[in-house]
Amino acid sequence: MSDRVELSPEQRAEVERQLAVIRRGVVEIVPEEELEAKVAESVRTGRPLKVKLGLDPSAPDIHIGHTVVLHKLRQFQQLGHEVQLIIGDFTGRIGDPTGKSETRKQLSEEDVKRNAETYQKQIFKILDPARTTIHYNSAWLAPMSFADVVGLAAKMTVARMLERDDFTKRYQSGQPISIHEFFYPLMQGYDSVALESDIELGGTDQKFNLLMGRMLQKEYGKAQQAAIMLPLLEGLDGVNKMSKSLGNYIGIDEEPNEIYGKAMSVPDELMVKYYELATDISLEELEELRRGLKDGSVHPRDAKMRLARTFVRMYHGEEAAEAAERHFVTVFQQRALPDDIESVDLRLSDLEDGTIRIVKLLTALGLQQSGSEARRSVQQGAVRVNERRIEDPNEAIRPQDGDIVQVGKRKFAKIRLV
RNA sequence: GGAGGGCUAGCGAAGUGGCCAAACGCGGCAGACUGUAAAUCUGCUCCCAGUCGGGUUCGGUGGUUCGAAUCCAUCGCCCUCCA
Repeated sequence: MSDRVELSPEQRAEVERQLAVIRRGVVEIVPEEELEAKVAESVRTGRPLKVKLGLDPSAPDIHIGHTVVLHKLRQFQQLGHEVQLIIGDFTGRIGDPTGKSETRKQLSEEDVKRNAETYQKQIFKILDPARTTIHYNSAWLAPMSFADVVGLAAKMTVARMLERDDFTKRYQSGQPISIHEFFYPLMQGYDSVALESDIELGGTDQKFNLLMGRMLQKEYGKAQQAAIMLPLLEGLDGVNKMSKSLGNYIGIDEEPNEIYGKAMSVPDELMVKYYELATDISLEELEELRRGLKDGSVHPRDAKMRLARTFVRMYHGEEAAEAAERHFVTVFQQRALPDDIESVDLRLSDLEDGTIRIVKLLTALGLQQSGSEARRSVQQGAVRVNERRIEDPNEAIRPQDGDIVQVGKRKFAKIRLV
């Protein structure tokens, strides 16, 4: 790149600094040299780079898995660049592209709006609003005529489309692929054309779509974006990628105790990856931790507790983090009762002569869904009243105000007679 | 337009007239253990029921039969192949 020679030594150092930050945790950059040139150009001219991220408006609950990309965006912002968030409202209104047979839910305009607001509230726990612009892709996709659409489609071939991994798999295994699904990559790619993005971020599974943006930008005579791919974070099961539908996620909007507890159920092997991709701890701290775990000087449990604390701290603050840890220690390590047990109303009319059978009590308090379930729990020794284990499902209890009823390790209720 | 395959509990998947509330796996819940809601092991996992027993399930409806998830008819939905 000839423009390199124009950089002063300070500027060159700045470029190197930025690249070091950008590369951290990244799986792949395509193409690497172009990204370097873009950063160099930005440093030389002082023009911030436009970094794009597309969001699907159908599932507004952000979880730790999503934050991998968000943290990277945050780093770009700290380097002085700008983030373009695209709410895929147009895409969302047409329907879900994934081949799963689920009936596709079409989102109304209000749905999209509501989801987008929820999104923003959560996203700005990580991103800097001052360096973020939000775009709705219906702004440029909705006005396109059929001729425009055909023109867009003409820039792609079926063969190339089928190169995409999941299309290949589905095609070979005889799974259906609707024509309109071919349009999703095109639409996402066209977003980059419309916004003239310099860089687009995504998980490794987004490679095809990110490259589509590059290709279309070229076709439309624009500068081509660089694509940065980040690893996918496995969920709590340690196998599948974190996703809401699989239920193996930690939502950043969840209650502190919930976040803490879920973090504690992260498989040991994944701990470091979680630290690396989803927390804001420094690279030095990360290295230290890695070493400690390896040579045995750091106890895995302590490392995991710190991870849990870090998550709660990032989304609820230091105080909440400490409270969540105390809660966890008393309830799960010491098997003691937590100090914040919820009071549940028990109607006197449910009692007979002041007593109620344990099975009925559990369902009346909402601790169990059905009588059968309650019966099972009792038989398995999971039920305690005022810390006394109940073993007979037919045992009659004489409930008093303030009695503590417990099922398993996680469900508690304090009786309030009404 | 033609030919064929399928629809079973939260999911995947066996079962093709009674021994089927329905194998098995996953998931979920509980217990034990512990370093944690990790790992491992064990049990439970349709509903009602003072534990006997009863009720409702196998895409929908209607039949055949002493008896149907299993057979027949019909409707719906999904998929594949040929054109």
